Amino acid sequence: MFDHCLYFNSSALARLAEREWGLVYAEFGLTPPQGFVLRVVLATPGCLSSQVADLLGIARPTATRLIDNLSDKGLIERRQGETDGREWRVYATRAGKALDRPINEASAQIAKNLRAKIGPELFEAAVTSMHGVRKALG
Amino acid sequence: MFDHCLYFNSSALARLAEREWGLVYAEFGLTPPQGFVLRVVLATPGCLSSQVADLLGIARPTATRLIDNLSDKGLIERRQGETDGREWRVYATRAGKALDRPINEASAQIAKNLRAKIGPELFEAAVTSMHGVRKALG
DNA sequence: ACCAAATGGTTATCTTGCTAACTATAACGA
DNA sequence: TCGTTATAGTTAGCAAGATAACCATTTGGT
Repeated sequence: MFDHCLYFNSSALARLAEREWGLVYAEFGLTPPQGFVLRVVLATPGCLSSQVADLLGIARPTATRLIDNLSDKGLIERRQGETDGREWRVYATRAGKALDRPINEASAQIAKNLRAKIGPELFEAAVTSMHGVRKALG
Repeated sequence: MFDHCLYFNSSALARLAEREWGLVYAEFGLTPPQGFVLRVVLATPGCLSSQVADLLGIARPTATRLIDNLSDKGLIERRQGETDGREWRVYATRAGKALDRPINEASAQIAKNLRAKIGPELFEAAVTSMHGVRKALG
């Protein structure tokens, strides 16, 4: 009924994708959004919460809460900026760093499996076109 | 950083799309999910809440709540099935039916505008590939 | 006829997303 | 210098998504 609707298709696909990632990230005790924030922090130590929000395309308060969650789990920590006291830089803890390899390898494995299940051409077409639409809208 | 990730791209695109539809549906006092449930009920009078959930790709409890919302607004109503008392069929009220034309025309207009903004080829490629991926995963 | 399984739906609870409004710090202009 | 503006971040409150567990009704086998 809404087969040609951009909103419907993107929302429904996002829910399916979240389920796939969720099954795997649950092994790390993380939800997909938490896992992606951790991966950003691991890849860019000292990043600001606003940078996390921008990179993931979420609102700043949402990033605040996800960073809170990961802090509570002891995976990351905030440190106040030395030159600018408004900034709170985020770093992975030892426990957080221990997840770097496993979570990134698990993520690559999900992508590989889905690519095989969906078919390489369709997978590429979907990712490329969604990226393009985001750029056109953003 | 996650440019080739299916989860990231579909989630981020879904948030952008929800914002676009939300701006327009707000004129009807509805959120996009509420609007889409109303459109399903208008198109298929007497449908069951489980059918709404299936059609929209959401969980049944989510459909229950959206139908509650629309009932509270006086746009739809439940009637217990006559032959099977477990079923609660959903119908649009007079007020709900009054929104049929306007909300469907507004929806077509959003699609038209986005199609122009994004470019017809990219728009089609995105919708078609997302639909294909959903079928492959579902 | 009756009890167990199946079916349709709801309730409870949690996470994530948003916007609006707020605090704290820094930068700037008269 | 001092008050205004700008920036980084958080808090509060709501909507929507999920799962797990629960009612209510029907079906069906013995």
